[in-house]
Amino acid sequence: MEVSLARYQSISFDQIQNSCRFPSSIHKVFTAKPLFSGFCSRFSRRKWGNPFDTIKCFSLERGLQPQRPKPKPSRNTNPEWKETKETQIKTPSVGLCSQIQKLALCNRYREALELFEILELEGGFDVGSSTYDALVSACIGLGSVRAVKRVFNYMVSNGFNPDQYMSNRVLLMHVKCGMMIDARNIFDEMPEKNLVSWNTIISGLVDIGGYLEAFRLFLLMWEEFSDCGSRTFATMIRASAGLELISVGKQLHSCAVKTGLGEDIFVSCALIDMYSKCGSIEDAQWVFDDMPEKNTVGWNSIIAGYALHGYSEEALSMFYEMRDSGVKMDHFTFSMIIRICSRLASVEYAKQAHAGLIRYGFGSDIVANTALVDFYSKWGRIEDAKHVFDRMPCKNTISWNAVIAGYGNHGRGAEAVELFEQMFREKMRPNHVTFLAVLSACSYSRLYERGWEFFQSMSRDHKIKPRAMHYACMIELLGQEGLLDEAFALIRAAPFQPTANMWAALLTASRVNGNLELGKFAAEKLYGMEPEKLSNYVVLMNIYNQSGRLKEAAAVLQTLRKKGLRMLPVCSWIEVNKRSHVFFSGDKSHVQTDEIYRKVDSLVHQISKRGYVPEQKTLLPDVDEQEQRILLYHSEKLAVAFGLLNTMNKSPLQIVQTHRICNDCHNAIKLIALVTRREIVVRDASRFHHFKHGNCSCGDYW
DNA sequence: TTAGGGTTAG
Repeated sequence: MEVSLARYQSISFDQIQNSCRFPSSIHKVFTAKPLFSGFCSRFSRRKWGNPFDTIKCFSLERGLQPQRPKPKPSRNTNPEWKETKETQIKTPSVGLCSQIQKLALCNRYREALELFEILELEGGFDVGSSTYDALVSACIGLGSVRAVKRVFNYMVSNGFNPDQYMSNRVLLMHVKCGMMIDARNIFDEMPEKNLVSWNTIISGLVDIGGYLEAFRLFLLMWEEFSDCGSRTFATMIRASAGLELISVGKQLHSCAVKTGLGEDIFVSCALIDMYSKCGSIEDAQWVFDDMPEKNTVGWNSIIAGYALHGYSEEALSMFYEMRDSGVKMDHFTFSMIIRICSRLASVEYAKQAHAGLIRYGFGSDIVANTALVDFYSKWGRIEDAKHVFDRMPCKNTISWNAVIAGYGNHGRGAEAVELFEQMFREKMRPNHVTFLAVLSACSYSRLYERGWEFFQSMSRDHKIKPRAMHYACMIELLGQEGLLDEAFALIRAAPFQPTANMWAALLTASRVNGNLELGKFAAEKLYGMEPEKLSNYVVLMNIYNQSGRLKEAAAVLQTLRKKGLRMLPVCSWIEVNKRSHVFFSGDKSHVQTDEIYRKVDSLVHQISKRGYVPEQKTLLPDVDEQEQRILLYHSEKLAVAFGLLNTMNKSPLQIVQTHRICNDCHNAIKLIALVTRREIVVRDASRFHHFKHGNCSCGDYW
């Protein structure tokens, strides 16, 4: 029985599983024994099913019954192609055409299109496939929708009758310039489609996130050709990564292996990416280890995988392995490494990556430079971040977002707002992240009116719907002005169910403004939404304690213990002389422990003269004396003391920590920055604190 | 014959 997908539109899932059979050629491929033992052992635990059953059923489950396109007559039926101008075709200007071709070959696309304007003005030339091919390259190179429209319009109005090759090129031109509706029309109207046509349209769909439609077309393609190459596999594996469906990715993997493409370099790279994006870094590593020849993309993919899973150290060590293996590093590699350094606060490695970026000729890469802007601003060097930003030859919305967020995080809200406005003057379109950056900047710098103005303009002028994080920023902004009723009203007015972030922002606002009733209300909401999150219990307990309701506080503590929730050890780290030094609270494992503790004591003594009094209150009511003492030696204080002991230069000390900074440490570090005249940057679990001249960029609101 | 595939930044 041949497969006819239309038959399955009204039958059940089980029926499909029982009756679906592929044409013999496909069947043979799918039922063949695994080709090599490594793969077999890896997957032997799972049922060795028909790879396409899963994909097909998965599509059908979502109501994606594949429908064949209507049969086409052999001639080109595209109505636009048929609109041939009834004019006499003139002889092409040979010199002009060859000039356009040469310019396109040298990637001088803009000039090629400028010459094309002469043809457009005169009209009526049949310039031939070679010139059209060059113009297609120019449009793709520039990614210009306007250019595509001009070229396509010229082709249609001058009666160009494309062959299979040129039809595919025209299709690709639309796909690469993001004109997917036009591309789809061209594809549907194509009289003859070959594997390249199918791959082109499917890849375009995957690019824009149309994964389900890509799978639908993939099934139709398979039905037509009973075959597909490594390109198709790579694209469909990318689609399964987009859907985060590891089961579908594994079926494609098995299928690729059975068709002899298991070790194909493109398939392997796509698999590494898919496995890591679907949460299995072990499988990604296995595919990587099995690559007969590891190329740049393979290395980049596995490094990205480790970075994605938060294994930054492992990612860095893979990077050094890559460098030692002699494989060429590219702008992807450097962009990732800079981002990893930014997360680890690893200054030395970031400097090396910055130097490598320039040495290898990627100094003007937009992604790497944006990562650098982010890195320098997180390192406390906002002027350096601005310097990199200003020197970027081209900038996109993401680059602007990075620099605006940088200024905002440093408490320089007015400059962030100025950059935001400059962005408009330079005709750059903001997105939801831009608004998050500017709202957050307004909130840090207490620019209440500007923040409110921007929040309102989001949907009114820019058609960007505020998300939960935008609401959380506004709640914070209102909280800083003491406008708790307005903050609560904003939560109630949100057109969606309030999220934990929004309640957390209201809780902070209530705590800072001393409104225990509202705080309790928000904390209880949080407690209900995230019952496994320990910090919510602690906050609620703290609120009960503060309002003198000790019985309720004790009940919360009991629930916490019954659930077996325990404090995870928190730590802070700082990089000095190319080495990261990690500290836990009360930690005495460091070789310089005695010196560090003496330094903390001396710093505490110094800042006591400026009014510092160690906090006696703790979050947990039954905390003992020893734990109370640990407060004096919290991990961030140890990291600061270590940094001051071991660095002489004026660079900011950069400390990263796994937890939120406590009130006591915040007060202490603020004064330490004042008495030592050093800038200290602390990135805690929720925000960025830039301590300078006895102040903090957060304005003591966190 | 040509053409179509995989990895980065906020």
